[in-house]
Amino acid sequence: MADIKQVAERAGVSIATVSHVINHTRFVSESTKNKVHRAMEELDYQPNSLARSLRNQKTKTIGLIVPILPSDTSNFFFMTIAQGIQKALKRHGYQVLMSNNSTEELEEEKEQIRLFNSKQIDGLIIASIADEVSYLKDTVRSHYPVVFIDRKPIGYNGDFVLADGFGGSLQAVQTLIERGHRRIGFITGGLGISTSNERLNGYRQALAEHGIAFDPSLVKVAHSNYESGYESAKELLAQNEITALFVANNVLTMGAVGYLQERQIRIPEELAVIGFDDYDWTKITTPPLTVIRQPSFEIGEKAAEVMLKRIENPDQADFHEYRLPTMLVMRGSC
Amino acid sequence: MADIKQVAERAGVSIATVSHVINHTRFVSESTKNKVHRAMEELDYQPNSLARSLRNQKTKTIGLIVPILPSDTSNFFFMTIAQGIQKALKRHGYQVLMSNNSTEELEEEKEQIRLFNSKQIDGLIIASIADEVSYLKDTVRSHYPVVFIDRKPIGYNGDFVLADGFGGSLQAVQTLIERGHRRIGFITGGLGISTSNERLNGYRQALAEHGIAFDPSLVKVAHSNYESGYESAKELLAQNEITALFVANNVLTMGAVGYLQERQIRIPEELAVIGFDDYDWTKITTPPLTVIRQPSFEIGEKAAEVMLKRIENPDQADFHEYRLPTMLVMRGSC
DNA sequence: CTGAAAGCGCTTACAG
DNA sequence: CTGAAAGCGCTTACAG
Repeated sequence: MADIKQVAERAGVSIATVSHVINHTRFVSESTKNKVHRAMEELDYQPNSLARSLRNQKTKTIGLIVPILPSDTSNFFFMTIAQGIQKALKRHGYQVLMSNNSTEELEEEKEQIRLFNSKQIDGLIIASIADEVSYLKDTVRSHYPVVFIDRKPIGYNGDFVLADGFGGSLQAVQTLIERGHRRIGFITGGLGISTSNERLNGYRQALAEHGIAFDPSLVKVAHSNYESGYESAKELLAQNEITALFVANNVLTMGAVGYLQERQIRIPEELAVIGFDDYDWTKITTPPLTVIRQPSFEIGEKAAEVMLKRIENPDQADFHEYRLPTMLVMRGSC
Repeated sequence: MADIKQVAERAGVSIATVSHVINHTRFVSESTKNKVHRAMEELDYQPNSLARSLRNQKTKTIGLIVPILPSDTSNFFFMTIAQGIQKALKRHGYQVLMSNNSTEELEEEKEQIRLFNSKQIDGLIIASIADEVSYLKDTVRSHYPVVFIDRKPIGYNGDFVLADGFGGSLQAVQTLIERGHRRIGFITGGLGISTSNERLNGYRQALAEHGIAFDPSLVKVAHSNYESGYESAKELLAQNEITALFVANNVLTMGAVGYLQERQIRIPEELAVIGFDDYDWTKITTPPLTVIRQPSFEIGEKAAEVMLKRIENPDQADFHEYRLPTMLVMRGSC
């Protein structure tokens, strides 16, 4: 691999000059500029970014930690966010170093951050699995900004970019109520994590607005996997006379729909259904599924944008919470 | 951020000694070892991997280029491969730098490789969009090994890790024939790329084995997107009396199923269907879909393994092609 | 208009 | 058993 020294030699100039023409960082005469460019071409020179980063003390790299589980369904959401982040950062010459915390274990999350630290990232975007992240004080030590996405943990100062899960849930349940439903089943992921809590609150709020009493037996809290969604739907239908079902999580939606289709329950005649997250497959169920769409790509873009601002302006302490609106996508299931 | 110098000072030893205790690279007495460990703890020292890589001339980083399109369906396959790669490399202390060529444009692929070069990757795993990759001679210049996955381009020496698309396709069509079908529609992605070619060959081979004449009008070559799958199914059904359909690509499968469910065509009574790739959503269509499963995770693991071997043993020139078997997953659609 | 040299944080041959 | 010093490939203050 050619290095800057070889380029300098071939061009008959100093390495300082080569560096300056690469970075446009001081005036260089046209003629020497040309010589340098020619030399770079001929040697197919690529600057070594390790050396550059070491010297500059910045890597133009943002670490991204998301929990992408083995289940392919759950991948969509964070993958789409990741694409949004990548696209926005690329425009500014930043790279993303993505790490997948597939175990959902806190220790691995910490380990991953340490690894990022040793790689000298300029910032961290994280969907933390922890609801309490004061441990970041030790690992991050404010060396770089942190932007939290999707979930809202406490205990560390950073920005948040989140979907309006409350509003989405509210709208879904309002819609069902307006269609005449009174006994509405609700399946959600584990409480304690902010997204689930907010969605449950939206459900309760919609009921309250319409004077419908909250019935805890209509709520199933499930683990975020297919089987759990399947079982929850099963139990809900066995134990209660519900006419509608709102599933506030994508993997659980798939499991619940799996059960309904197996039992050949007619949707929406026997049971109206609204799911969560607008994925391609929701178009090909029978009937196509009405869902609450989360702005996942937009969350990624926004997170990147917020991060970039923080990097430009490191010592501002006014952290923000950005809420991106969800959307009801009407299809045939309600 | 604490550096090695500060650790050395605090421990009252030279930086050479600190380095050696970190890397276990020469004998250090227990007592000084302890002093060093204590100092590292107290300073929460993390070695700077930029500096280390610069010095060592290796980064323990493998570049990965895959085409993950905006469509979420197509993501599964390469995401799963990526997870396989990541898992296998992690065990050996390697990181993966993933880059998503979402435009499917060759120029972007080249650009991405250049970027990887400047980051000094130790190896490249790539699902190239090009069928002819002699341009890699210029960009890679044999500085590091290249492993090709999924597709099989020509023009550059490297290993290949591929699914047995021919065998999978053969088995699917054989299965349909054995169930009595004679007029079997076939939808595939653009020919020219190796995977599509192989799958078409499998289709033809199965027909030939059973003495069924190949009818080109039963074959639709489509772009790899939902709409194209939808349209292909539509045309195929309008123009021909087919009793079975084999869709040799996951996104196209979704589009085709979308059309069939919209038209309320009864599966398998009116039309037997076999799709491609075993995703979660294939379980919840009506009826659940019979598919050819590709060993995507295993492709990733294998690619990583092959890469690691190449890195250990750089100047061996016996490149291999690894074919991983597909599997027929029987469900209700045929 | 351009160069010589220090230094980013490591590893490792050389020396004792 | 351990240290002093060179060097990985860059950038940038200093100097002219």
